[in-house]
Amino acid sequence: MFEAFEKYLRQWVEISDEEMELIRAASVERKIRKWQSILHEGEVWKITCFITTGCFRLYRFSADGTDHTLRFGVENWWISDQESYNHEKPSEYNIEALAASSVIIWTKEKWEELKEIIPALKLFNEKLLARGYETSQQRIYSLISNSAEEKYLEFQKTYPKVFNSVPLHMVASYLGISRETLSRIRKDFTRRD
Amino acid sequence: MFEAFEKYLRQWVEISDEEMELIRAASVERKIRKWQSILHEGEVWKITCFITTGCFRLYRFSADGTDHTLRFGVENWWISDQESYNHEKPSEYNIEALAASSVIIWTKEKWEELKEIIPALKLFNEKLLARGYETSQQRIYSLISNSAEEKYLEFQKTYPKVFNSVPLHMVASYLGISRETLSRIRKDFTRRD
DNA sequence: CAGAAAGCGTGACAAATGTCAACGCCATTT
DNA sequence: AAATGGCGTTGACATTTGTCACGCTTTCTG
Repeated sequence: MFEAFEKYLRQWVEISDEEMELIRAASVERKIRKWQSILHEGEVWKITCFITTGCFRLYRFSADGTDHTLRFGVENWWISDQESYNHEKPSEYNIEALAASSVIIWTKEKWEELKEIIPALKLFNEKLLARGYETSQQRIYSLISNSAEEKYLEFQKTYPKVFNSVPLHMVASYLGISRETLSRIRKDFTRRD
Repeated sequence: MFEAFEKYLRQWVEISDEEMELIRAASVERKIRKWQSILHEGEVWKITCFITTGCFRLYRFSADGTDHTLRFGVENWWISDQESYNHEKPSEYNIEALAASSVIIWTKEKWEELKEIIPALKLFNEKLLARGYETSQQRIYSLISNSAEEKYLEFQKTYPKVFNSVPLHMVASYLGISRETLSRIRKDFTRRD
């Protein structure tokens, strides 16, 4: 399981075998059952978590009790609540597994230490954050400029893997539209093929 | 003008006088006229830019020719296209001054060099990016979960300074609603006071 | 295996929001 | 002072999207 992570990480930065061994030694592998939550609203997110298999979502409840999906995570992605992690404050979000999953985990303490010891890992972390920021920008642009149908098509095209592995009503909550609207858009679209 | 920046930066990290002098020596102060563009679609964003006075917006045209405001920048904020800066690729955005403004500018080359020389500046830059990411998350949540009226109220409350210094139709394009809808929401709201 | 729950689709209707056109106000220009 | 153009407002109407209700199918779960 760690091998997949090694391969992933080395696509981003150069890491020596010794360094990789340090990273491995500090990690813990864990299986997560379907529907299991790994972050509950009110808790502080104190780990760094890499998904080797399976699927997660980060979501939040609004005042009226409906839930809104901020982000999905699938194979070879990371899942976290950065705000809670950075400021060590209670999270307003929840993270749950949408399928039986495997993750690699580092405690915040160890991960921060590894970043100090291994410059390449720090660099990687910076690249990851930068990419996350860019992705957010693109999503914001999509949300303010696209119709429901356009958002649907773009999501399907940009994240086909995610699209095919999560329930439709969660995609709807990710796009900020109702599940019925999404269902109808999809019908129109498949009929046109 | 640089004094204001000094004060701002020292609220975030500790910088010695010598270090600050290095930062100052590498900087250029510039006045920007109202409506002047400092980034045009297709150009690469190669500077780091701090706003001392005035107001800017980052926007983009969609296929139908309408423009969408990604972000505003006012006093003591930064304005940039991170994606273009990071990857040195042609920007899809424009940045224009909404009022006569003053900025402090560093070339990418010098800014990157300063970050290497001054650890505190690198740390500051990381904090800034982290905060930007968190802000994006919150905006995404707002966009997928709030009605037009809620988005309006939240924006007004969170960024009163911005709200009061930019044209209404740009606020509308920032919130992803039409200017007419924004105008009506505002009317309803002021009548209730 | 049976019952329950979740997921998805769909019709009818309601509500929110967008579009188009016209108008007035105000700042700036001529 | 008149003309202009940008900005915001407003009415009428169209379109999009949401809500509610229901039913069918699949997937859990005891």
